[in-house]
Amino acid sequence: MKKTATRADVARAAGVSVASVSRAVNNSGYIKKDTKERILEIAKNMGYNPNPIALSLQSQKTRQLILYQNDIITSYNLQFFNGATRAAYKRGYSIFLDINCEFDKIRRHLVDGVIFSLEALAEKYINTVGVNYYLPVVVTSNDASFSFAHPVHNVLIDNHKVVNMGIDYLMNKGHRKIGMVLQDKGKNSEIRYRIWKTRMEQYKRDSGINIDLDELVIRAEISNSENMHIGHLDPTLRLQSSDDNYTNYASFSIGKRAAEIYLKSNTSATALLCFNDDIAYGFIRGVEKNGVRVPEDISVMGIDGIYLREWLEKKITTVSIDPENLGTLSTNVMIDILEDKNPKYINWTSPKILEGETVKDITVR
Amino acid sequence: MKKTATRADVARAAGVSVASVSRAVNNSGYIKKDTKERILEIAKNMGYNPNPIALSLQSQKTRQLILYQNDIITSYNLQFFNGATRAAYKRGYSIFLDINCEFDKIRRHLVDGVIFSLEALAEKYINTVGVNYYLPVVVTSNDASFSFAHPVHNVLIDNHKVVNMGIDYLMNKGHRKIGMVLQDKGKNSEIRYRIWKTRMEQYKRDSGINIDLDELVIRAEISNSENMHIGHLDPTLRLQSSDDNYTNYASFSIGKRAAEIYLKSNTSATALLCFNDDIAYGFIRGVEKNGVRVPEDISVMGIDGIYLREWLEKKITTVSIDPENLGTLSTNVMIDILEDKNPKYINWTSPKILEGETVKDITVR
DNA sequence: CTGAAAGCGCTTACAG
DNA sequence: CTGAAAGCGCTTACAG
Repeated sequence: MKKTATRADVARAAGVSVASVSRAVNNSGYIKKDTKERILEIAKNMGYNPNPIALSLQSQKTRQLILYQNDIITSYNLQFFNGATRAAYKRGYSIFLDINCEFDKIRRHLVDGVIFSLEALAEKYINTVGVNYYLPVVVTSNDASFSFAHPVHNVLIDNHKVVNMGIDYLMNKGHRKIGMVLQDKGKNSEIRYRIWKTRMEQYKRDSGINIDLDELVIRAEISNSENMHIGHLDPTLRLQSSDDNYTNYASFSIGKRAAEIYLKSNTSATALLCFNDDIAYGFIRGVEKNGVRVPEDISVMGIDGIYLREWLEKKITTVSIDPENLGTLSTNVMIDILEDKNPKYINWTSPKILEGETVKDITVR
Repeated sequence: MKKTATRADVARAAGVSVASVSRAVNNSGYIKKDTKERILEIAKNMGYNPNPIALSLQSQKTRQLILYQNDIITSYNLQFFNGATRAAYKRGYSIFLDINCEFDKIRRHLVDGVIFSLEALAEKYINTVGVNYYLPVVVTSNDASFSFAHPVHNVLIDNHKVVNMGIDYLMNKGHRKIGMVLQDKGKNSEIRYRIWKTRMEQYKRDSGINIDLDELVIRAEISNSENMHIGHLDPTLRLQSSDDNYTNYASFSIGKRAAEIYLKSNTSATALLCFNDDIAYGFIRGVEKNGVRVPEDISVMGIDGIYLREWLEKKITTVSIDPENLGTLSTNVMIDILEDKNPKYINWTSPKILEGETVKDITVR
């Protein structure tokens, strides 16, 4: 490996001081036009390249960020990362992905800021390494209360809108017995469940119709070994680094399990809002293998808006929170912090409906 | 943001020199046990963390790598990246993904080495920025001749084995009229096509059966606008940075287009080996929407071994080149270079068959 | 065992 | 307009 020229080499070759080389290269301060051009010419011929590490040491900036996510395979995480890395790139930054979430290691990393695509990970970070390590933090959160508890910048998923928008859509299509498919445990599951419940109870009161809400909910869980690779569902689960298999899309499995439960149940639901699109697809696959047709026999709606919906067997109808956009936004907020542009602490995002082929219109005309 | 303590602050607080602090922190050189412990205690209380940038400037190492790929969405790229980032992490390195492949920017990046998951990108780099910028390069290549033309480390996909293994598998299942589905242009398409052709001509000679080979090949292409986001098929196509849509899985589209061509054709093929799994799935989707059943009416085999085959409607039978493993290997070769472990220049990999549900056994018993 | 000093490659006030 | 010098935060041969 050829040793690269330094500013001292250039200065020597040009017979000037290193300061002048700096001024020429950076086009800063006063410098005679002739000498500047001569220096640049010589620098070019020597293949001189300013050492980025030295620049960073000087500026105390690396223009590098770190993103913590438990994987890069699940749709939400992949799309979040895609948005984040593109946004960073556009503004001259780079992003690392730390899939293992070993926060301690951040002390060895050359980064200016930390991004989380999930508040549970952020919480853990803030309460451990973050206690005495001071880097700006941006977190995409499902939980508005998180932003009160922690003095970090937030990009917020408006779950109230998400769930209600989904229910509205289904109501408009004539559905009344609208159930949910949830992962059994998980804070974010509970957040969406409570919003659903509040809304459905309201509907019961307003309409005077007696509905047994419990009977509309399907809660599924997968075994621990299946769950091994999906810390994003429960970040307290340390991701096992089995060498051979990172392909376990946990949400699909949860959806399949939910399908089994559905098939054995007597639920009167005509439509099911699933916690996310991946779960919804697992569910669809599961019930269709057993002869139940979607949407003819049961309408299914997802949440997220994953890329794959364009490519899977049936395009899902979903409430899109646009994970790619969440990644983009989080990164831009981070960079705004770093560049003293004073971004807002709370940045709400809005979901929107993406129509597909999985909801049947049962309105009576 | 609280200013973090430096080694000078610690030295002052402890009443020693900065050199002693270094020795204590790094556990190097001679230092009295007592003073060492006292220094470490004080450092800890001050929340001292060695500045990683300064360490890098000193060592001229960043433990950071850059990976060039045209996207993170296509299965091959996603899995390659997944393997690469995990491998790097395990050895204490980090990887950037540069999706835009603007090679010039590498001069500003804090990286020790460069990885390519596609030789065409590497070729472009080597002939431009690489000419006078000296960083070690590792490339995963489809083309053995690439390794002779360029003095860089290679991880090689053994396409000879890949294609012949696929044909062998299909022959074993009784197929003789074995065709291919290819993207119309593309160097790697041609590589696999030629191997297929050689093999099939050999079979014609050996068996004495007269087969019209041309009639077995389907070549599909998609329009330029569709192709916009998939520079990986042709790296000379600059990736457009449209803001709203990175979801275009080009290979799916090519497969769909191939399905249209297939439906209009009179090919006598009983089995088709597709350039990759994504194309194969697009093809399957395309023909099945038109009432052709896979594998009952036509057997389909892919190449790659994508994660999604576990989750798509039908598990594909494929020749796995294990993209995740290619990412892992490339990264380990890179790190071996950096750590003077003298890895081999040519690192062959072996494909293996993954059975699925898309090939029909038509042997006569 | 410990400290003063030079060095990693750069920038930027300060003098001239 | 230009250079010598101090500084970014660290390491490490060299004296003592």
